[in-house]
Amino acid sequence: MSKKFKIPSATIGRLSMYSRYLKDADNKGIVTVSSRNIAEATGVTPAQVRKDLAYFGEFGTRGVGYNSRELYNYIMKILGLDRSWPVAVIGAGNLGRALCHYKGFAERGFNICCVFDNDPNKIGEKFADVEVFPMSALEEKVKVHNIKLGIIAVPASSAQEAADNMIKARINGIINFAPINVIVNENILLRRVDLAAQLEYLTYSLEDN
Amino acid sequence: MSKKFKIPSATIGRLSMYSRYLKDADNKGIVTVSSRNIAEATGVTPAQVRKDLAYFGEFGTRGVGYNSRELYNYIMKILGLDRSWPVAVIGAGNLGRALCHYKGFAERGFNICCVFDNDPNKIGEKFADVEVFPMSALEEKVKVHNIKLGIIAVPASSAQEAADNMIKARINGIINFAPINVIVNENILLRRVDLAAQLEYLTYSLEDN
DNA sequence: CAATGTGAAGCCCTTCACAGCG
DNA sequence: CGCTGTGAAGGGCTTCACATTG
Repeated sequence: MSKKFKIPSATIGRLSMYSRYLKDADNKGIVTVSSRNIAEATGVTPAQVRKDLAYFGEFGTRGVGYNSRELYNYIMKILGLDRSWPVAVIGAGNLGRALCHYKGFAERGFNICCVFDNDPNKIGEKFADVEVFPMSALEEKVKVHNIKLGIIAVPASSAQEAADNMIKARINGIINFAPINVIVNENILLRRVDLAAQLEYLTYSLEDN
Repeated sequence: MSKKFKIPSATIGRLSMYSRYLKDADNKGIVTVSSRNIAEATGVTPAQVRKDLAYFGEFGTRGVGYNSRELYNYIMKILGLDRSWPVAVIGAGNLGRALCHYKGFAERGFNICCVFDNDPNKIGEKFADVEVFPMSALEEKVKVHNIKLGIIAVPASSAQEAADNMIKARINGIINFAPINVIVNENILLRRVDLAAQLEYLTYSLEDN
């Protein structure tokens, strides 16, 4: 049952891209797509597409391809996106605000339902219908909304504390936007998104070439 | 001279983490650090740290370790961060605004110097000293500020156009925040940052485990 | 016959283990 | 003696090539 027979994490990222293309194709009335179609739209190879899908089952018809809508539904199910997920954001700064307004989350079923901050001046503010609460309210809100996912949008100096608080409140999947290595127990899922490091990859490549 | 004797892109991301730790260590007066110190602070293995550094030279002293400040300077040089980089943002929505306010860029030498948007209502607005210009001004601003880096912060439907415009203006390193595969000529550096996909990796892992 | 599904090959990155050196 | 630097081993992901099947 458990999915722990080793699926590359890169595969999961690609499934996300495939699903967007499939939704688009379905919306355009394209009933059947081939691995080549998917590959060209998402910038990977056809073999990669088939391999990725094969981890989860046989979704296609040989000689034909895949049914856009069906494959879309399968992938969304695989990704756990056949339902909506409430999300907590820690940090009511500019990044926290932008995340609350970001439409790309709602499109995929992520519902940022509260923001938390220690700054008394920010408590009660609203970012696109999302209210800012004091950190002390985290545990209760997590329970009430059954929140499993959290986003760290505080400076590096407070990131570990933010993570600790989320874990204490029983959040078990965390995205960390702070440029620091946050340490968590191994049963907690943690992903780091380092915005500056993305630009640094570009400057590294542009330098002296 | 060219760095094209294959350095893993993951190495570049780790160098970024190492450099932050080294700066911190240096600020705390720690003169010498070992690969183990760096590894523990950044969540990798000591062997990985040494291997990463070995791609670029011999920076340490056997039996001792690395000089924090020197290694920091070496890495910043490798990453091209021994100078400041002007950056253009396309899209004056919430994401564009947040990126302009994000302090993590300035800390690493990235200076967002203008934002571009087609919405007449937004032209002339200011996001933390960064002025919003019409898209038509892109080419001139790129020339004046010698901008090499751009960030796509528009919806998926306009992302390809934004990329094309940047390339026409001679920007050659692009970060794409839109959840779509933008196609560019192979001499253009492109990195995709998919915020929703990060959360999706978590939901995938939380599902059914 | 066309496109999927898949073992095998290939490649790239990480880890290991130890030689090298201050 | 301790920690770096590194060839070799290992592991995991991608690509290949073709058997399979509707």
